[in-house]
Amino acid sequence: MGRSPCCDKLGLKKGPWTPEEDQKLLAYIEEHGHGSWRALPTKAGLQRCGKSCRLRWTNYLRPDIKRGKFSLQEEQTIIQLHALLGNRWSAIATHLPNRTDNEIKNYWNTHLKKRLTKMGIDPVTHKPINDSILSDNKGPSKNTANLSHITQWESARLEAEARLVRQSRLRSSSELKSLEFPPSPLISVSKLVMPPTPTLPSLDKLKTLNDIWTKQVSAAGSSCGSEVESPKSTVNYSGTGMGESSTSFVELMRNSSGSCEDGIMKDGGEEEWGGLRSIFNPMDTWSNESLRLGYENVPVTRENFGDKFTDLLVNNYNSGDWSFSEGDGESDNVGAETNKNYWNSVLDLVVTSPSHNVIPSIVGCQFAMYGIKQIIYQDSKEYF
DNA sequence: AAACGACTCAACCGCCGGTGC
DNA sequence: GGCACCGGCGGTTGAGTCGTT
Repeated sequence: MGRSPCCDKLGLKKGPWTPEEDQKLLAYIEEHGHGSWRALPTKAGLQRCGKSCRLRWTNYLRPDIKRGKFSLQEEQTIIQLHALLGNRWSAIATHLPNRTDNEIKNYWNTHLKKRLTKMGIDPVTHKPINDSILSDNKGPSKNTANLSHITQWESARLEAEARLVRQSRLRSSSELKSLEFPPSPLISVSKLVMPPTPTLPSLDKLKTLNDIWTKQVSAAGSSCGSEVESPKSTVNYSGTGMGESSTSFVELMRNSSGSCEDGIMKDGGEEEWGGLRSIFNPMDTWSNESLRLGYENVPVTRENFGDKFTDLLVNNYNSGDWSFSEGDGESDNVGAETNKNYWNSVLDLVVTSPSHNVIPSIVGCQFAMYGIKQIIYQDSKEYF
């Protein structure tokens, strides 16, 4: 039994807004801010439901909305973010300053989706259509898995940013009376809400971590069954010197403290967490001492962490086998090439685009690592 | 000029998660 | 825990516009 729609009340107007209505709404918000949307229509003298007012304001009347044609750069950004996030328009919109999620969604549906389809790219999976068919039969390839892992990092980051942007907007909405909008959410996220920068463990430490992780997967698997299985991460780290794993580290950590909390850790758990303890500084910073990442023997610092991690991702990606058929490697060279080029473009933009100078990968890595660190720390502090 | 189909996009709808009681 | 309320999100619709014949 759901709630009745807010516009069900008799006498409430629906359909296109008139200039007079716009004026009323604008004038009211300018003077009082929007406050409660439900109460707003009555106070503003509008025969509309609050939801309709909110929509009109957020999608049309807000003074910071940019209208008109999407630039090439914006198009690319949408495509690439869609590849990472799917139809999460509000998250995508946080990275296109002054564009609304509705506008982006419309533009995707009317232009970009068709264009990708014409190019032979599946707009849902962002893979060449032929490849989608192949991988349906053969399961995810190693390369797809690598990308999927990169996607997970970016996705986690973007989610975190979107969340912070929402919170920041909520906070700022109370100051709306002056109609002074906060700076681009991206900038505010990067500059204001950035958590303390963690640094990343070296590869050998990651290897150790991964071993522990793998052990925990089997331990958790035996006692928790399918609950610890991640549908997402199937990455093989052999190219970076890491072992194999089939479960997202984050999810594992969540699950190991959540659904499996009573028991599995007792069985050898102390030892495993002892291993973790040697990797992570029990204080609020990561041990800096042996943090090295990538192929150069250059210490990773707070300042260069993002670049280093990006290097790792990109090097791994560049050195990988980009044939998308696991078998003879000959059968789909064209498709593989197309795919590689496409993903080259995706990664290039996401990792290096100047238009994303406010969301560079360093931010993503920082968010992702910060999140993981928090989870590890929260879940394990009793062991430290 | 009229008819028709394709396209666009503002607006609506239903659902969901968060919050407070 | 259950309920109501609220805001937000993504999918869908349909009136208006545009292009073609």
